[in-house]
Amino acid sequence: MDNQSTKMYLQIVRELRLLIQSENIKPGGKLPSERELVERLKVGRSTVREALRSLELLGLIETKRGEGTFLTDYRNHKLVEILSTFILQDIKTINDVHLTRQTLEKEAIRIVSASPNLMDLPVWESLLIKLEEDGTVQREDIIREILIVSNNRLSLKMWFLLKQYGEEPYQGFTNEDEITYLIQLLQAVMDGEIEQAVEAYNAWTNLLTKGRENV
Amino acid sequence: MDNQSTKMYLQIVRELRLLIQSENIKPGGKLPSERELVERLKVGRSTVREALRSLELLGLIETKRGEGTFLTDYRNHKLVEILSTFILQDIKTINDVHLTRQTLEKEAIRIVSASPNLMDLPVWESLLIKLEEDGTVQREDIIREILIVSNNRLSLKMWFLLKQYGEEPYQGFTNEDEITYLIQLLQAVMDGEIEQAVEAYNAWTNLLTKGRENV
DNA sequence: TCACATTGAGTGGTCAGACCACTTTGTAAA
DNA sequence: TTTACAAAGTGGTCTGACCACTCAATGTGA
Repeated sequence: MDNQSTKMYLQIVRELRLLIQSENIKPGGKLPSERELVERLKVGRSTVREALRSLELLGLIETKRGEGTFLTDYRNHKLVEILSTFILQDIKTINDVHLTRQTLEKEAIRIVSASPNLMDLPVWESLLIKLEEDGTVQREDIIREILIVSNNRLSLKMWFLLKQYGEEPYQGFTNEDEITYLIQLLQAVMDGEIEQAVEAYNAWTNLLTKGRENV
Repeated sequence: MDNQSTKMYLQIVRELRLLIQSENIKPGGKLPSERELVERLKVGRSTVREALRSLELLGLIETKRGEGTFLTDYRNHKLVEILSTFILQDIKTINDVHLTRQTLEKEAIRIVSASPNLMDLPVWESLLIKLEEDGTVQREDIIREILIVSNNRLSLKMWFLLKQYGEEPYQGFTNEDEITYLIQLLQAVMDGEIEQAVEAYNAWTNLLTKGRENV
């Protein structure tokens, strides 16, 4: 039918973009059904599906069996996820994963301790109290909170991924030193002492690294 | 057949990843034909194609009618095109991309300037000379070299991706200040002055950020 | 009237088979 | 040997058929 050198499914991707624009479909909104697209675009269903599957893997749309196809919130795109699984295949050293994760964590710490309105958040105080009183706070909770507050969704997403690939870097506490360092970290964050916070973080991760080596 | 909750085509994406790994297919190498995949994976051809089309849109594979399907290196432009038309309007997202990329860059700078054997590498001297004499060195060359030397392949690959995704943050030089900052950066690296290097980097990126806003 | 079960329409998920367009390769003819 | 052409292999597309799931309209019984 349309034997242009341009592949049909790419054409459909373009058409879909225009359709979304002209019909003003917003994130969360519903796209026309596959069968309707077949009629409107005059193409086969399998071709339509190739386009839709592509956009789904890109995280631009979401499909629910029995319901329909929906435009997603772009912020949650799983682009990084897919690419990571392809890229991580030939990364031999799990060490890179840890180091990269730590890079993201350190930067988040710097951002938070450098911003007066972030370091004054009540969450740090409450984490600190929990840390000192009981052991209900997990190591991961603290770092995660810092990442979230630093307000970079992409970094946060990557962090989750790296955490997953890096085989449970965080669990329960194993010794008193850890708690000491974490308290130092939190206090430095609250005081806006950037380098001090990073230093406490480094001391803490050194501890963990040693722990991993001993296993 | 396989009515798991996981969608079949995603399963195939995973299988393909394993297949590429186990058969050691390198960029430019040929993948099994669609019909062969149908037999090996025991699925319908349309399902196989959905998986392949997705990976193609991601730029991970390339198909040539009459020839076959090939693994690409991750340099493909389609990814950038598609995503930019769909997502790039989202300021917050693109900003996250830039910030995350800068996070990786800063950490690489810190690592290199903190390591005596890395900061003594002759490459810095030669980059510096080129920078001062002629304009043959691209901004990107310097940063890339630092990333490479810092020796974290995962970070490096993520950096490549973010760079593509963030639409050419680096190009030719636009003004003298840039060169000044880059010279400062390189010299600080060679001197092992970590914070000084980071400072020069920050000054430089501020320049670029302003440049972006003015467009 | 209300609560609950049933059913049917709509939708995505998958498969099989059929052509088409193109490339490569082998083979037969000049 | 060289050339021309046919065959095989590959991706591109379409059609039609089921299946699995969701949801709302419908019907039924209390």
